[in-house]
Amino acid sequence: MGRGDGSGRMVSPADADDTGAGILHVDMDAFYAAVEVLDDPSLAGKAIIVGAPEGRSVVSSASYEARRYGVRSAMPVSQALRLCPTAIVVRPHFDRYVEMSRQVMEIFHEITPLVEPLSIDEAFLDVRGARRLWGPPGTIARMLRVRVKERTGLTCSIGAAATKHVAKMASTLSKPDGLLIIPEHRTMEFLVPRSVRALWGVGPKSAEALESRGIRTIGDVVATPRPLLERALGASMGARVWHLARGEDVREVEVERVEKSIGHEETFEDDVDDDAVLGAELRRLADRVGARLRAHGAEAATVSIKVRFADFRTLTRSVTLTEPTAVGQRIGDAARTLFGTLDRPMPIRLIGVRAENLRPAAASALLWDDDAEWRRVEEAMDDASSRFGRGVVTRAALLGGPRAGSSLPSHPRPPRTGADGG
DNA sequence: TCTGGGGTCCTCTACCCA
DNA sequence: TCTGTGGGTAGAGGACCC
Repeated sequence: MGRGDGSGRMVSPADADDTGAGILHVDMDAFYAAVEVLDDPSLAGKAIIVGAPEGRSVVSSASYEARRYGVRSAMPVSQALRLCPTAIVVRPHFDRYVEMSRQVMEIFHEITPLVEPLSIDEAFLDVRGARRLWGPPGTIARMLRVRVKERTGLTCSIGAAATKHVAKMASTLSKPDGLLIIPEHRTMEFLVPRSVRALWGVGPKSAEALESRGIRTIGDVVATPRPLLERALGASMGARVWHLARGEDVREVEVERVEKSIGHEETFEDDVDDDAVLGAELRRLADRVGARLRAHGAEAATVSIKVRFADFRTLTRSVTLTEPTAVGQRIGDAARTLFGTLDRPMPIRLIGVRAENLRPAAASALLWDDDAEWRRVEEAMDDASSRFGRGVVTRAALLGGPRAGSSLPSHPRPPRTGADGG
């Protein structure tokens, strides 16, 4: 999602040279805010902030009217309202954004199957093979913008270039509602005067590391020996920046993307120190992670937790499980065990659970799709075991025998920890 | 003044093992 | 048995992106 306010906007004329500019980056303009305006036309032309109006919420998206006051994504809503007191704060409707995103992606797929969604509101399209059907890249980009507007009522900005990196830079500069085409032979002319901050992967820290060495523009990067860049940014990042600054980006548009981790985290409205509350929250987050793993047909070999203290100090802890799992109960057990190892000098403002090292799930894991039921069985087992002794009662017996077409998880659960025992 | 939530990728360190 | 070394892996944390 673009964070600019549209100042310094650059667009191409209708007859722009599009030679070699077969990679398109399409980015919806102020996507969440635009969808809100679509659903409530009385908001049109007004300063809108999408985010929760209370608590510790930040701005998810802002209309260009709000951006003119300095409101940006990721800014605390309270701060945004100080900058723009007349702004209307709208609670986000994520289901609606997902639905609109699906419609937009469908339009992209009408043009080419080579679509790489980058996030809910942007994608790369490789249209190099679509020339005979639809025409050159510039024609396709203009057609796409018209189709998106006609079919969804939303505007988008498009960058067209020879590489993904340059296409993305171009779409950012063309915002809002613009098209900027960088023909391949003018790539360096486009790159050289821009700030190092425009390079993908160069954030505030890396920019500071470069600027402290007098490297301010991409042209400066080009003039800098590679070993010096690698010393400033690390070998991997230095090499990447060295290539990107030269317009070299070998990454293809990738249609298939495999998720590497799935997690949930939550910031408390007020900092929490209560073990029962924190334990219950870990359970709840783990259940959500487990449900999403199963929905993806995946299980996780590693569970990690994230804790942010009241002073914003953040730490993570992770553990590799003896057996991969998609069961929320097991993820929760691991999370609580990790949490139990922490020193807690002060109350906690955020807690999170993440499943990592994902792999396709064993069939048995997918069949066990109800954590609440698992918990009921576990509680019944605990109860029965306390009365009759461990090993007397089996899960299958409590379930009334194996369910048709289902099986219980075969691997042992990790030892329990925590105040309420799960 | 206040700093979300969902991710990816990289670096550094510790540890195990040959 | 002790020491050094180098590869592989796990874990922690930071930077970055939308």
